[in-house]
Amino acid sequence: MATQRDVARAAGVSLAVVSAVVNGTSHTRMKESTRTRVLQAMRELGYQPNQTARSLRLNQTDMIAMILNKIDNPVYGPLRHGVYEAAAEHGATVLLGDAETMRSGSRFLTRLLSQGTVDGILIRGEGLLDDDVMAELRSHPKPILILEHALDHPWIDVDDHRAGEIATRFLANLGHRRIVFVGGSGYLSQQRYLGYRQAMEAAGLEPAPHLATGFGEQAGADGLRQAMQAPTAPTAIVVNNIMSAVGVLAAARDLGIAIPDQLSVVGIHDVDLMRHLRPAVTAVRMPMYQLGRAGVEALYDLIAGRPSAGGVITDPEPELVIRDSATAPPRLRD
Amino acid sequence: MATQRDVARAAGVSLAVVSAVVNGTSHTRMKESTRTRVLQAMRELGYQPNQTARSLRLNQTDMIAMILNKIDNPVYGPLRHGVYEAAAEHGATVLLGDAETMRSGSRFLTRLLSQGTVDGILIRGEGLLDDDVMAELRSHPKPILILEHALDHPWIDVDDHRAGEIATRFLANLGHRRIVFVGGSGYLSQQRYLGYRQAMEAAGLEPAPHLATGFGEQAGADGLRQAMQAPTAPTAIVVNNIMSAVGVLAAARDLGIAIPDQLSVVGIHDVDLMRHLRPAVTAVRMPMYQLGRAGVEALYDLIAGRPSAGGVITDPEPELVIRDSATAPPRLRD
DNA sequence: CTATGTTGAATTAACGTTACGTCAGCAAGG
DNA sequence: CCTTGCTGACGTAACGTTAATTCAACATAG
Repeated sequence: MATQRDVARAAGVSLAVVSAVVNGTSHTRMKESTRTRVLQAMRELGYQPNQTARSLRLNQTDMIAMILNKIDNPVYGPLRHGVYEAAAEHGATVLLGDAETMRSGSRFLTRLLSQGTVDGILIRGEGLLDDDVMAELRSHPKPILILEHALDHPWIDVDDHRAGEIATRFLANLGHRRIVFVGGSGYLSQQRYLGYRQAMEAAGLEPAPHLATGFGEQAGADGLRQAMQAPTAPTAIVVNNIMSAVGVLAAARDLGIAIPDQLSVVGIHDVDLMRHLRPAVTAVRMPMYQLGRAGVEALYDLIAGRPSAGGVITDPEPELVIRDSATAPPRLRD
Repeated sequence: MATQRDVARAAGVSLAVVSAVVNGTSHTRMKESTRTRVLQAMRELGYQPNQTARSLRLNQTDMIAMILNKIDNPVYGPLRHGVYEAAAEHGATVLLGDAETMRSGSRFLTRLLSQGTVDGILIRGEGLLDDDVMAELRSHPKPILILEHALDHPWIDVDDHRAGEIATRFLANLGHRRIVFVGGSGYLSQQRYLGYRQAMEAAGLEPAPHLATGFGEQAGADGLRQAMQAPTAPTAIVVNNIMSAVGVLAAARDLGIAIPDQLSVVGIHDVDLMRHLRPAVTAVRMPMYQLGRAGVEALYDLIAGRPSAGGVITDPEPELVIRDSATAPPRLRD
């Protein structure tokens, strides 16, 4: 590959001029004709700047890392989109990693920790990283931003509390009185559960205990089965994790429970898949795309040493997307 | 951050010795006591090697890029896994990009093209990259491996033809005579359709034309509706793309068609979601994890200048996962 | 006619690493 | 006693880029 030195030789100028042409530097001036000659030589030689040399010289790689706890979760699609887009606007590329593969001593982690690989790190799923890994990350000289509630780090997140509240209030307004909260574990679902409690109390209803069965399809199925074993079965469910809604639908079918006629379901988070399930699932859409964008902006604030605007994203708010899985409870429809 | 120079000073040795300790080089020898002293100094100073400088010196970044056409497609989960794992075994990290964001002039593409960013590139979804982008990629000095059938590039792929055949033969063996192939577009679905044709002809059945409605949930729904408009409705469907199966199930429900009683469905590719749909979807599992691993191995063959073992992966073969969406046709069950 | 500025460049010192070449000191062999 | 070989290191030139510094040539002002 051609280097700046080759271009300089071909154009009959010095290295400095080529560098100035490449970067549009104002410090080193030149005649327009010289610039043209250099550009011409660059084209002829097929010159491509060497990013590595640039990074070494500038101590900046124009690359940020994003670590997700469960990279396959479709709710992260828009998040990834927002991050990639905002990163591109900062002239940066994204190195994506899965928390599951980030065990201590893993290649990905070593790579992040060795200085000079990335300019900053975004993490979603801090709780899933073990303490060793977090300790190593903390010692990293480059800024780290957590994409969820965090205690001792700059963070930014969507409003999980409000999402739980919105889903629950919707069901309460439909006339449901026995509403349960199903699935989840960890800080995020705790926040959503608190939102659920708040809405229940505001409606003068008795909150049920958190049926924390975990994440994913199976968690939804397990949660529904548990809920149905109660002395008085619920007429509505708030599902902590949207993929758990798939499991709730499956378990309901297996148990002969008709949705929404016998049981209403509202999921937290929304993905395209929900439109295509039968019944289509009513869900609370979270501004994940905006979280991605805002996360990158906040990270670049940290990189630049500016004060970073973290906290809960309240604009836009979580938004209820009404489909077919929730309706008024049976007794009100008789 | 501490550099090798700092470590050398602290340990009272030269730069060369520190480098030798870091890399375990045999060229520069040293006493064990010296080695220990250097390691000690490294620990005390918190030395982390600078990957950028290393890359510049060695002209090798230990980073490979993977470009996927539809990064959100869950069938790519195991592929990604295989790639990340095999890459880690080669001491490399993966830079993941979406073909959709790879328009000409995009940041990600520029980054790949500027020399020195990655040691090689894996691409799945070549057809989705426009000609400009492919031309630019072709001019890249580092090797490129296509993870699907390709004409003028080294490639490796799973056996799509065989998958179409397996799905179709299974339905024919159940006794179905009117089987249609739904969804898809492009080379991959063409291969699967040819497998379908072969199985139909082997069973003495008349192949139906390819109902190419595209990818994803909606494509499945559209395909089913089209198929049902035929003078004699099919009793079974082979769905080109597994996510289209979701759409087929939804459209069937909307049209009042019972699955599997009135219509059997088999999808190509398999994802965990299929277990959790009702009915659970019978599908042909493709060795995507192995494709990922084999792809990385083949890419590293190219990087090392060795002849690369490309072509169709026949071990393991596509495997039928029987669930609840396919059964014998109605007339055979009467 | 000299001092001062401006234009348009060239030279060069880093950035942190790796690997080639060199070399002092010492032991053993002839 | 000289030669050879081995051990244990050191010095240094790159890798390709950027930016600070320097500088020649010429124009303009006093």
